[in-house]
Amino acid sequence: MTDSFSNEAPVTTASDQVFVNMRREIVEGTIAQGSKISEPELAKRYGVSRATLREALNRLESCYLVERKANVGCRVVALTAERLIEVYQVRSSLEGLACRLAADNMEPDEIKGLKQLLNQHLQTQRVKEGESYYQEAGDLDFHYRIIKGSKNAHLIHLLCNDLYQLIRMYRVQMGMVGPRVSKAFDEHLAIINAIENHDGELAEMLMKRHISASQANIQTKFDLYQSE
Amino acid sequence: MTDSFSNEAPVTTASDQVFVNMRREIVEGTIAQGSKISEPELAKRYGVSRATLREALNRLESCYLVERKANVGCRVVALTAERLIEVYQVRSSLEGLACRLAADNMEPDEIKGLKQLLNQHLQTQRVKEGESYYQEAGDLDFHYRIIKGSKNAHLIHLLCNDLYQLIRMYRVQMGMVGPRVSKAFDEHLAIINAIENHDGELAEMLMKRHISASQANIQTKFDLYQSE
DNA sequence: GCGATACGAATTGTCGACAATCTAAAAAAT
DNA sequence: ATTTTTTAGATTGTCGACAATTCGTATCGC
Repeated sequence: MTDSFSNEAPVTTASDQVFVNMRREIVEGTIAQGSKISEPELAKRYGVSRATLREALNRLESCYLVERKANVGCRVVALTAERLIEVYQVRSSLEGLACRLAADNMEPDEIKGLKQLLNQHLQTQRVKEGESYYQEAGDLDFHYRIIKGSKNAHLIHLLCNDLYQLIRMYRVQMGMVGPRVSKAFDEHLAIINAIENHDGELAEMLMKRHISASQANIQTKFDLYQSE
Repeated sequence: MTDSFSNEAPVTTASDQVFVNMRREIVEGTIAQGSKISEPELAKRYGVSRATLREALNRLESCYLVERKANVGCRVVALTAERLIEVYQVRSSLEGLACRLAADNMEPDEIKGLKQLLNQHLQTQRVKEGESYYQEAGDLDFHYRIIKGSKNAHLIHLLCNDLYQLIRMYRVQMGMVGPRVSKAFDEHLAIINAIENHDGELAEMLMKRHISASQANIQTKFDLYQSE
């Protein structure tokens, strides 16, 4: 999947490229969750020096994809049920806030664009039932636009740059593809309406509920995999 | 001020020391807000190589104390009124969540310790009216304990390791010393009672209100300095 | 046989130097 | 005089090598 929803500055430096590549591989599971990261090995694999790789590792740590211990090393984050709950508690709170702020701060044309996205989303869903690609990207885009609509730079950074990669990692590796689409569509619609009416309180509540439903959905898959 | 409220792993490596030192200097204003950071200069000043210093800079960026642009460099974060609002919106949301969780998850002895802290806080306040040191540290300790009481590791990290340094930076550099003590005391007491009664909803609301009051207080000072 | 200790290989932390990029002052052109 | 181009300086990004620490293994003692 191409990072069409890019928020970050264009990739220029070598450590940037390594960072973006490793991030994708971790999120998609190419680099296994919980696995230890060998600096010399990965440096060779990406064709850069260890200094460059370490720079990338630092950035990955900032967005919670790897954990580091002094004099011991790095490991990829482990996807546990406990952490899923913790992360979603935080996400629910922050994205609820973002949605409330968006109800006050989103421009009319931004709201209009959001509605168009949802329509487009609906049609795509009708045409290609099984196709999960667009669904995932579309859902992400929806959330991203609302978050940015909050106009709170700190909040945007926290959610889009840091937290969302970890959330994607759970969704991708739990195989969250294509389910819950019709239901999610209705929920998205209700949220847009609340934003359009500048009803921040309702928008926040709906978003929190929407995210809770998403969490419950992932949790189900999780328990499934766990009991195997 | 000694970091008695330490959450982080003990300082072992050289870049750790530089990180902790720079963090203190930035928070206290020894390194001016908004100022550009020269890597060669600071490396010499701390007696370490640039690689070590850059490691520390990365960590400082993670807790929002410096901002970095590729091929340009680092500058210390600038304390603007807009950012204050943004940060406090996030803080209010997250610490409200923490307080709600704490109402469910804090152990009886933790609650007991919190009450003792508050009593101690009250006495210290009576004895030394002008003394701001204990007040600041005490308030911090109060909030830290509740956050940890949430038992949500991700939330704890987000607040204690990342966000709080920036919040302290505003408080210290805006000269938030010793005001609002008696009022804050009552608010703290009400929060503890709600937690003790396991009333998460009320605890969250009270904490959010408490933080809003704190924000308004800082904002006042800010507008004062701004209009000079 | 079991535990503690000592050793060695491997990994991480740190350093100094070189290459790529940006910034700002000086020179050239209109 | 103003704008553009050039150029020199400084700063950041990257590299390979060395030092310090950790971890697994083997040896020693009981």
